[in-house]
Amino acid sequence: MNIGEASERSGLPSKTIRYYEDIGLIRPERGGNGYRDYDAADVHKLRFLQRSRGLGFSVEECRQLLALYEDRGRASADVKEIAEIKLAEIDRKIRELTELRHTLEHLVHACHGNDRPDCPILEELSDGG
Amino acid sequence: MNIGEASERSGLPSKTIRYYEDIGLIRPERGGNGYRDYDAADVHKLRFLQRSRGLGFSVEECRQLLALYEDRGRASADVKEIAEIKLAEIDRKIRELTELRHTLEHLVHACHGNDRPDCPILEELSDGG
DNA sequence: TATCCACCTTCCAGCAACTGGAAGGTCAAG
DNA sequence: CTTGACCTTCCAGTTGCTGGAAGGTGGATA
Repeated sequence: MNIGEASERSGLPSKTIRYYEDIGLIRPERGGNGYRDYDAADVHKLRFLQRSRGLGFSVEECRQLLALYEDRGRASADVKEIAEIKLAEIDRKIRELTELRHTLEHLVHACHGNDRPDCPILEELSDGG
Repeated sequence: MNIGEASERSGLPSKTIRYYEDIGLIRPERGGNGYRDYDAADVHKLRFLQRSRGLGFSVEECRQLLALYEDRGRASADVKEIAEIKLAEIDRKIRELTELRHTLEHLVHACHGNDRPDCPILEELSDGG
């Protein structure tokens, strides 16, 4: 498929997809007309990148994560170690998001009535984690 | 406290803290010597920024989130609406991270033995959400 | 066959969010 | 009164895109 369809399916702008190729994250085939040609696996990787970038992983971290998938089946000690580090990071992010969610909900529901002029939400928020 | 201590307490580099001041996210006092002087509330905000940036919120989104906290007690319809949009985003991020975690764990534990040369983790990953 | 239009290509410039380094001021300790 | 660890501003560089120009491709239509 062309880049436009890959863009639609992955949720990434075409510009970004080309950029990811520039920096070596994906390597689509090329058709006789010079157009990039993406297959299902490419789209999977792109969706993966779209997500993990949106979750605060750097491009280099995404490269590591992608490498984990490409090394699937081989699972060397190295790969396993990286995976475990990433798992810990993901857990931390989930924990932080859950706290953030809690705080925000508290703000919306409990501090609504202007009856607590000095509600200590900021402290709650920043002391956790 | 000086910027060094604020940096240590918030987990943000001093450079980043100065940058956040440049773009108007925080406004610390200044001592007679010209040094920035941070109080506990400033550190709370910085920790908050450190977290929410790391969770994939843009600086502009962080600005909105911070505004929610500063508008606490006032809770206008606007503020509530933004809060609810952010809550939905947070929920989505939590969901995505949970899926990512599941996939990664699956990779580490189930696909370890090299006995499945074509394990479909990538598909699982990218079809979800 | 011409031409339209939506797609694709490369290249280059700009923006967002930092990050590093130079050049210099401040301050507590020895 | 100097040393060293802090702080200041300013300016340049990096990362990760993002927009736009200039031009080629390809299917539909007059």
